[in-house]
Amino acid sequence: MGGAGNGVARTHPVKRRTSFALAKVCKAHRGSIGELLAEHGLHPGQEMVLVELWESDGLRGGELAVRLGVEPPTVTKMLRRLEGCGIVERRPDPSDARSFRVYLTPEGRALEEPVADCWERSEERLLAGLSEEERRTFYGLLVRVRSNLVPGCGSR
Amino acid sequence: MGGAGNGVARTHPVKRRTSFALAKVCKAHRGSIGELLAEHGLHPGQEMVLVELWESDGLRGGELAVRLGVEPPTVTKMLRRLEGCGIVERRPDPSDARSFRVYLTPEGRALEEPVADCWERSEERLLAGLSEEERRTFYGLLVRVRSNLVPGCGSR
DNA sequence: CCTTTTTAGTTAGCCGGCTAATTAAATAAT
DNA sequence: ATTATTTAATTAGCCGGCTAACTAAAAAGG
Repeated sequence: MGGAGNGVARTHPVKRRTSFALAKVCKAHRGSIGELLAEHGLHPGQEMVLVELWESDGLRGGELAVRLGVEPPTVTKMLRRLEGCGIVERRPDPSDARSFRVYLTPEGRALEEPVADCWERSEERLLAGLSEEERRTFYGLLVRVRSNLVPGCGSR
Repeated sequence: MGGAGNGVARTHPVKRRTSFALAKVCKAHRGSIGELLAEHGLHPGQEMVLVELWESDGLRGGELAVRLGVEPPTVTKMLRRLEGCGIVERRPDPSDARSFRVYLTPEGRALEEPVADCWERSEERLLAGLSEEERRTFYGLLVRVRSNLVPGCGSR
C-alpha cells in the first residue's frame, strides 16, 4: 500500500502543543476521578458542588454558580438531581422570594470523607512517579495557568 | 452572627489538592478553547476529531474512538453532527460491511488553518507570563502525568 | 404610588461524554 | 455447512455543560 506518500500519518503539529496535552490530561483526569466517584453513586461535576457546600453550607443558587464557574441553568439541573438523590435540600430564602438556599442533608455530609478520599486516590494516580519537588512545581504552574484562564480567581 | 464557629468558611482542604487545581484548569481550558472554536461554528470536542482526520483521513469509526479515547456511541453522535455540517463524510468500508470510513470534506480540510490558529491563541493565553523554561517544564510534566492516567499512550 | 430596570432562577434545546442493550456482519469452531 | 462467538456500530437514555428565551420578584426612579 505504498501510495504517493500516503499512509505515513506523521503526528499533526497541533498534537505537540501544550494546549493539546492539557486537553488530553483534562479528559483523562475527569474520567479518572469519575471512575472513583461512581463508587459512591456520583457523576463527575457533582463533587464540586459538594466541596462548595462542605465549605459553606446554605449557599444561594447563584452564588453556587459563581463559585463553580458554571452557568445558572447548569446549577438548576444539578441541584434537581442531587435533591432527587437526597444529597442536598433546597429551602426558600426568607429574605428574597426569588432565591433559595442549598443545604446538605446528612447523606450529603456523610459523603465528605469518602469523596475526599477519591481525590486523594486520584491525586496519587495522577502524580505517580513525580518527586516532591516536581509535584510542587506542577501545582505552582497549574495555579498560575489557572489565573491566566480565570482572571480574578485568586480567592476561589 | 457569631454562631458556634459558623460562618468562617475556610477553604476546604480538598481545594488545595493538585488534583483539584487540575480539574479547575481543565474546565477553564475547555471553555477557553471552546470560545475560540465557536468563531468557526465548532463545539469543544469536535476539534479533536478534526486533528485525527487531518493526520490520517479515512479512519474507521472504531479506530477514531480509540484515538480520541472516547466510547463508540460518542463517535456515532459526533460524526452524525459533523456530517450534518458538511465537515465530514462517512463512506462504507469496502472490505467490511459493518464498518465505515470517515473522510474530511473540502470544508473540513479548510478548517485546518483556522483551528490550528485557535490552538495557538489558546496556548498563548494559557502560558502567558511563563518563561520558556517554565513552559518546557510544564509541558514535560503534563506528558508524564498523562501517561499516568492513560497507560500506554506513548504513541498517541 | 406606580413604572422601569435589574437580578434570580427556570425551561427548552443543543452538544460532548458515558453505560447498557441491540443489531448485524465477520470469524471461529464444530 | 451450520452454529457459536467475537467485533463494529447504533440506539436509548442519562449527566454535566452551554446559550437563548422566559418568569417573577426586588430595587431604583419618577
